[in-house]
Amino acid sequence: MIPEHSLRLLIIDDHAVVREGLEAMLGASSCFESIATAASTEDALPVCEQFRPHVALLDLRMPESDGFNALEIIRRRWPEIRVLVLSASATAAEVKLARRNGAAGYLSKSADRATLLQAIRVVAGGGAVFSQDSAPSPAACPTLSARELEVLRHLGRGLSRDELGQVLGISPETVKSHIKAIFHKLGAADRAEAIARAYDFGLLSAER
Amino acid sequence: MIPEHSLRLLIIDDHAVVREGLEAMLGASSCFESIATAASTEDALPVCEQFRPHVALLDLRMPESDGFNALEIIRRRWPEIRVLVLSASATAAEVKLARRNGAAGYLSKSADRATLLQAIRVVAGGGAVFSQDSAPSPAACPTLSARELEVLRHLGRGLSRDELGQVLGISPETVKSHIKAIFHKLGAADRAEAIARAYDFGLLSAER
DNA sequence: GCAAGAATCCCCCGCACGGGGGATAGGCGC
DNA sequence: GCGCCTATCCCCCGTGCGGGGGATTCTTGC
Repeated sequence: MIPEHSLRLLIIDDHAVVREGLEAMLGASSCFESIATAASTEDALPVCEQFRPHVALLDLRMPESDGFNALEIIRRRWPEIRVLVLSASATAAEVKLARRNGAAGYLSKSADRATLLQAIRVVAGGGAVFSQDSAPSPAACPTLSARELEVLRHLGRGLSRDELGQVLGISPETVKSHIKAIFHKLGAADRAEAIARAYDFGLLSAER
Repeated sequence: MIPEHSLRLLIIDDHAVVREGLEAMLGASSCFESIATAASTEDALPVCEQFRPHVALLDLRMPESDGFNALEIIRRRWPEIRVLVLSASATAAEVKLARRNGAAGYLSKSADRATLLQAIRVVAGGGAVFSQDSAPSPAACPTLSARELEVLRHLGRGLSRDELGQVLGISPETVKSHIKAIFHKLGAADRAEAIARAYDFGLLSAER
């Protein structure tokens, strides 16, 4: 295990407030060898290459480059970097998806300083931390499969069944099946209601 | 004008990371007499009463209590408190709405430390700061008529043209015309995309 | 007073949509 | 091995959807 005071940490977040804030919080803790920051996925890649962080704090909600995209790229190029996702919300669906995509942990920004430090220590040590605050979703949020979420996102872009089938490389009939399942799980009558409920449940988010 | 070093500041944000981060950033600047924090609207009210901040930094995107709600309550109960809205996104629609509801300023979290400090100084001095980063919405948020917004909301509930006509007491054909106009203004191909874009533009909001 | 926009209503038309009924194959738990 | 879930694919069928044309009133701004 890496000694705590020699940890290299990378903070990836497009909000300067969050970046500087995290830096101030964590830097004062004298736990790290050094801390680097990046405002986007593109900025983060060269930093990963040169700085070789042990742990990367990644904000999922970034404009331009999707956070999940960044997660995938980092996981593939530098499998040794432990990615701790730090997101505004922590719905069951997002936590599950992050976990599947190889994140070492998932923390809500609601987490306090102690929790955050503890989580970084755990993931640096090879462990996993997946907390999900059930606060924002008291009336259980339905769980969509990864495929269904994917279909849902494309529905929000106005794709037809045929277009969706081509994009995903599956038959339009299969797309139809997925959409049917989505309607059933979300209790929606049509695509429009499905999208609306997805936003309400936090399955889709405005800032991305 | 209030001397800079005797400013009392209240930070209202449900994310501990942001709260502590802002506190660390701003506290280190030795510009303030004192800084208080609150994690929700409910928490903020008694603090406003006793602490009497000159400036309140308010996060619009909070679960449970809507940020706009907090803004309205604070403005009514303590009109002397200058509210500086600090939000994840700064779409034209949101900035406009915040301004109308009596905010003294609106900043994106993407703003750096210097901008933030400057903004606090300005609003504390009685000025207004309304920046909207055109990054997330380069093509200004389209303006829907009241009727169109109403139709849009009902679309999100899965209503058909006929049902919508009955609810609004107009002909299904008229509903169709409104929907057509909505698609055109939002650049949407179908209802699903219209709903998604409406959420992205902040015309509809998840936490309401 | 006139142009502009909003809100209301009407026509035709093609097709994508969504509901109903299925089937088959793979993975995971126990 | 058996059940459960997921992902994949297929059929039929009615109709609501959205694109393309219009039209009329009324307010609002200059």
